[in-house]
Amino acid sequence: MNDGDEGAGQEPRPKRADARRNEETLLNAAATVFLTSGVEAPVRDIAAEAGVGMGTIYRHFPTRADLIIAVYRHQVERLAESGPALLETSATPHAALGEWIDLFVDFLVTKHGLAGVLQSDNAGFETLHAYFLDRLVPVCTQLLDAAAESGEIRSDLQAYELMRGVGNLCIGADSDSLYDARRLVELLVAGLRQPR
Amino acid sequence: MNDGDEGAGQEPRPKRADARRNEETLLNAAATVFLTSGVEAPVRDIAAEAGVGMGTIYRHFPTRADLIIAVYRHQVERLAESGPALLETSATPHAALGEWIDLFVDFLVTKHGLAGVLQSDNAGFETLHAYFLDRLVPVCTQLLDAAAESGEIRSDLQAYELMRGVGNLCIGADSDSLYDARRLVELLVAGLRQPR
DNA sequence: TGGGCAAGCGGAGCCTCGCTCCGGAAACGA
DNA sequence: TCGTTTCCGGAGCGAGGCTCCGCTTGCCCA
Repeated sequence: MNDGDEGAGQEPRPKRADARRNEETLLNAAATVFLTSGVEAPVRDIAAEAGVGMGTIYRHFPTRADLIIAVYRHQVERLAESGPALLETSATPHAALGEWIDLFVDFLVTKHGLAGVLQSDNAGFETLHAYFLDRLVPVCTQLLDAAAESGEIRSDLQAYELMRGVGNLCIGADSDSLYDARRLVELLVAGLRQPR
Repeated sequence: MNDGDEGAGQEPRPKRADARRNEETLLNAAATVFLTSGVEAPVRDIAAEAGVGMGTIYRHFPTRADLIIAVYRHQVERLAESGPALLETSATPHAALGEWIDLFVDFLVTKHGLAGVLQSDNAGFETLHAYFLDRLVPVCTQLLDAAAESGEIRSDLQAYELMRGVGNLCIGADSDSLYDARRLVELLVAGLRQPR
């Protein structure tokens, strides 16, 4: 509720034009740099790519987490919205859960290093962690509950744990390499099935 | 074979007394610091704890990976040896696999941050990665093969992938928190069962 | 249109951390 | 005791995160 994107309470101030322009520029630059150098790229690089000073980055996005959130917000929102939709269109709730998790894995795997940073216990990423949790755990809970109710899976696992497990499995899975995170996640989800 | 611990080929030189003493001191200091600050603790801290200069650390252990390996070598060896033993004493190969993986998880979870560093793609940790792989993957393969032969589990998963998955699941699981890596690993192993 | 001023900008600079390098100290053999 | 060789310590460099403050610029009002 209150996803105040630009109007929190009473309009504080209209924000200057150059500031808005810079924010836009920064978002694009960050997206570019994240793509090539990963989400842990040096702040200086992002500033350089955007052609602004570092102060500007820190003013708009006090922590790296804020920047990452801003860059990927759209995709996360779409992921969150797809949960209920899948529940409608899929054959069974368990299938819906599986497909949704697939989308989640796709998202993480294509964002170089995001999974790692998400689980990192380094200070400064709690915001990021919290955002993902706030946005996605409820969706996952809904899918999980539906599947549990239909008796397809065991019901003793929290959505938080499942998502964190999936996130962990995606660490270091950059579409190359001998490590296929999707396989492992499949196994994990398979392990959820009721052992009837 | 040739686990040359101190005699590689022809004895090169007897090594000075103070050097040996320092190595011992460093190992203890590192163990202590790893325990309190995790395996990514600043090198300076370890040097301080040991009461030596940083040069001394780097001379004995050129990379952090070397130091970590030295500190945990004993435990890893014991883990490796326990594989065949479990195969003897356990009810079924799949049970043996499960128990061995439990030991692996215990090891990772009690070493603050080790799992994270193991999967990290930062340069400098390949040695560590390689050591764990060399030492443990064959053991895991043996257990996996035995379980596959007995028809208990699917046979399309490499030991490497399994271990990496387990390692990933252990990231950030520091015995506290709402995240119980053991549970997730159990699920993963359960997912391995033949879906007959 | 022009003047005043807060919002905004940029990057020098400080801090931490990894790692190197070399002058000096200490051990060992004769 | 002395020479040689090994070993030690920490100053110092580069990289990266983050801050701070003097300068610039958009905006509003007369």
